[in-house]
Amino acid sequence: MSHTLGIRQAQKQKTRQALLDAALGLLEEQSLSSLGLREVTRAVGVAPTAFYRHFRSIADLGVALVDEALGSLHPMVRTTVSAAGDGDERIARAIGLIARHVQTHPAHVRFVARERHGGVQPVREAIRDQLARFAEEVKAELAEDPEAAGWHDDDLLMLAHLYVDQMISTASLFLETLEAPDAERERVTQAATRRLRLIGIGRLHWRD
Amino acid sequence: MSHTLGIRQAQKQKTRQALLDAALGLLEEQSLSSLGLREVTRAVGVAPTAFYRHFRSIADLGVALVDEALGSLHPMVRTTVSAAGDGDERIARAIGLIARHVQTHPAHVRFVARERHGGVQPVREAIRDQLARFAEEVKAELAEDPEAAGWHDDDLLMLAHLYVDQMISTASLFLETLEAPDAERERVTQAATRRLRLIGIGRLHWRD
DNA sequence: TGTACATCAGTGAACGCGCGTTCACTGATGTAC
DNA sequence: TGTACATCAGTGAACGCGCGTTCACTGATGTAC
Repeated sequence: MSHTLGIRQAQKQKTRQALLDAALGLLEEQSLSSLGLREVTRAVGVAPTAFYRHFRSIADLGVALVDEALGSLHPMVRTTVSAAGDGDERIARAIGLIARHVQTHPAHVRFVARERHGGVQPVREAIRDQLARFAEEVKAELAEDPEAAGWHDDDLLMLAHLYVDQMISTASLFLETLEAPDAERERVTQAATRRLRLIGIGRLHWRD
Repeated sequence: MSHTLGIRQAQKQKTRQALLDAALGLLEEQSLSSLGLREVTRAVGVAPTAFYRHFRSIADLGVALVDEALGSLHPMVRTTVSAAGDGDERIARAIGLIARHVQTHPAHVRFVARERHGGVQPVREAIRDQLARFAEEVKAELAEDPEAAGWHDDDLLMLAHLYVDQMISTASLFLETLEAPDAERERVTQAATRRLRLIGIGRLHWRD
């Protein structure tokens, strides 16, 4: 038995989403800690006071943006990391995923990269928690791998964090090539591939 | 023949430095893009208009902070990377250097981590340029190493960037342990050591 | 189905406040003779 | 060394403006009967 939202609830959701979208747009050229509530409502076309029907503060909206940006990414990461294939295939697939995600969601990627170390504590914490979840998930996938035999849990988690860091670093590099010619993107792809390859080699020879 | 600064010049320098110091302090809890000119002058105890005698804008002050934070670090990095010793000794020395630098200059480190992807373009560019210089310097040191025989220039630069990224990532982790018990710092040291060790192993077996 | 009342998303006026920037200024420091 | 003028770091008043937040409100939607 499916439940349709009432007209009122549906309209409220729509306004809330419009606020999130507008904020994300405005954040391409500034940080969350300088984003104004009136700026956001003006961009949406509602009264400033309407903001409070949806969020307590800009920081609160920021935390919602973190969920939007990273929350839905977990299944994608899991399947990408766990998929079969030899090392180079998996590397190419992971980098392809990142490149595509940056193309389709540049503002979300920029937001996370910017606010990860930004000036708004609750948002930093929300991002840190999400990234820790990614690392745990990557670790779980790595543990499935026969190559993981004999690895300590600590070392697997260290490796998982290293991979997560690389993903973000790579996404950030792709971001800078958004308006550049294809050749630039190709260079980033090459550099990221070699980084992951080197880490993979380190992994193969770890403790032997 | 040494040249003493005139009284006027000396006082001007002092005020300029006070503005930089005050800004750095205020930036512990916010981003550059929300830092106010009046906020900075108030913290120093000068009139708002005095600001313009030293900087065109807050962005301009930010670029000066980048130079202060990273400019003097080049010699330290060079000597640390080039110093003798086996792999583990060099890793321990590099991580010790980072830990000490974070302890003595936490605000500078936070500033760079925060504004590297922050909302102020000229500052982002200044940081990117400094980090590229570090990568070039690390690459030059790596090239001296006998292990570098047979490496392509591209691959050396990739490796250098990987090391620079690791330094920043490690510094950022140490930053979060500033008010934590020693055990936390020890955990970060361990994790960073293992990361560098894994990269070192990857380097040893690169293309063989 | 129709009616009477409750809910609540969004409004619009008002507030006090701090902002960045301008301008003419002051008075200590620097310089030319 | 002393004097007369130039420089210029820092001042303080003034400006127009946008900010976050409060409040009582409106009117469409929801609900009970």
